[in-house]
Amino acid sequence: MLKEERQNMILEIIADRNKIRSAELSAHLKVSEDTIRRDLRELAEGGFIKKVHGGALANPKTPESIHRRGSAPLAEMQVIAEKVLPSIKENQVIIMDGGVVIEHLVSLLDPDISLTVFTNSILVADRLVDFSSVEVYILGGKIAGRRRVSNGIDVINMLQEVNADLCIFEISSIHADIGLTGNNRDIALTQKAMITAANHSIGLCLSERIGRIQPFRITTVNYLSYLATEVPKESGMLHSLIQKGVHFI
Amino acid sequence: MLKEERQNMILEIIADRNKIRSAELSAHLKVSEDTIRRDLRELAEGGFIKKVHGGALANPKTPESIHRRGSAPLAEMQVIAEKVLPSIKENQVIIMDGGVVIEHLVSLLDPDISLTVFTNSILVADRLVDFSSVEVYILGGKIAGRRRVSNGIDVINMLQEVNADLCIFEISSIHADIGLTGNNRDIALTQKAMITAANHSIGLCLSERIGRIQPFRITTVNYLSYLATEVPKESGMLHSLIQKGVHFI
DNA sequence: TAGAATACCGCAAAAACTTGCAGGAAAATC
DNA sequence: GATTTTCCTGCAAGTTTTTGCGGTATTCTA
Repeated sequence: MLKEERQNMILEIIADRNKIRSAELSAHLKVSEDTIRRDLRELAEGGFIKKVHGGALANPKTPESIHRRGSAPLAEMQVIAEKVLPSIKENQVIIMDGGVVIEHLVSLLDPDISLTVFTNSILVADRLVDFSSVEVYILGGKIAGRRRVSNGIDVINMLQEVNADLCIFEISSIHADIGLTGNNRDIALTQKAMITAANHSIGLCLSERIGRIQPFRITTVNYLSYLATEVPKESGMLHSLIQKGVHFI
Repeated sequence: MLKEERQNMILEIIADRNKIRSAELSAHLKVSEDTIRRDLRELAEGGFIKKVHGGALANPKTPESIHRRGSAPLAEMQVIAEKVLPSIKENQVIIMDGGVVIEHLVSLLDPDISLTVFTNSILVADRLVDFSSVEVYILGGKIAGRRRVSNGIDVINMLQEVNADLCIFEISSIHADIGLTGNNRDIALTQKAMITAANHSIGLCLSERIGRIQPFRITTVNYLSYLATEVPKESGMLHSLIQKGVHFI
């Protein structure tokens, strides 16, 4: 296993669990603790995690530091959220995934808007409850990790009975030929069910995730009504997606 | 447990309750009082808390504006939560309702306890996710008002497939002859389903709610395994309940 | 003011960390 | 394709951190 690969795995584990001990990583990744410590030190020097005696913690400042990027991703998320905002119209029934961009999107909503929202995110639900004209349904199921979203069969069951106008979700990886993919089977199946239960779907996607392929398939790109990303439509990296007929907001 | 992790927990507890004694922290976090004192000293040096003889206080100059939960738990709630705490045992499957007392109960749990919890409360779920050995399932459904619990048919459906050891819930009203009642039909039906889905049930009940009758029946008192209230068992107001065979913690 | 609770200090053991080094793998260069 | 250079990894020795405990000092409370 390559060093970079290993360090990315460490980052993902920490992003999911918020903390990790060096000994656990050593056992899990099958390298010596010395190597783990060196990795942690490098990652900490890059500002991606906080190294502590015995292991490491997630960085308090950059919550979504799964992907190694120097610049703060906040600006990009802001751009995406603002692009999607006009698509949310009065009296719609909307399925919402969790994630930082969607949480931000919720905070931009008109406080008096009237909606029905199904969400698997505790944080999104928690925020939406305070909107007086929004009916909030939480999708039941097992809550996985730090993202605080429910996944799996219970969510899928509950979605069987839903016919929504719109599904808004965050894309983990998208590739013009392979389609949407994720690195967790339950989450992938859940997202698929969410997309299926709505007439239209908008995928929110940081540009760094475009072109990436992960193990678990969700759907092909033609099931996506619109894709929202922070780079302009004319950008070269979107070319292959446009050829496949993907629409952009 | 990592040192920084422990210190973060201390900070959370202090943010929640405004004060804490070293002995309590020592018992709760399973480290010696010396270690707690060292932690408190470090946190105080960093300006995060104020260390005092016997424990620590929240920092006076940082008015905790971020935390929604301002109100310290009332003394009665504290008493009830402490009474119920020993009933929660390792590896149980527990159904938990929402409510202030139950939220407080969760904060008293051993951070390393291993449990499976089904809850309809967003706030309870949110807190439990941080316990590394607790599997959390959120019961899906429509979220009602500011209590942030889901109710209704979806919750009941999901509970059909659950066989729990214990159900912990907050009693709205209890009367020796009429039984448990509530003032909302959906909530009443939901609580009934929760009690039914567990082998044993513990009702948490502020004494002011004893003897009260509300419109919607939940069950009779004999479906209740134990009742926890802040008044001592010998108190006269519990007499009629004891006659009906209700057990007290 | 006495007794109890709490805090501090120093010590020792265990765990974790750092550093230098050497063998081997990967990349670059010729 | 061969050789050089750089990088990566595990090991061992020495250092630092963390923690609990016993003993003593300080503070609180009745």
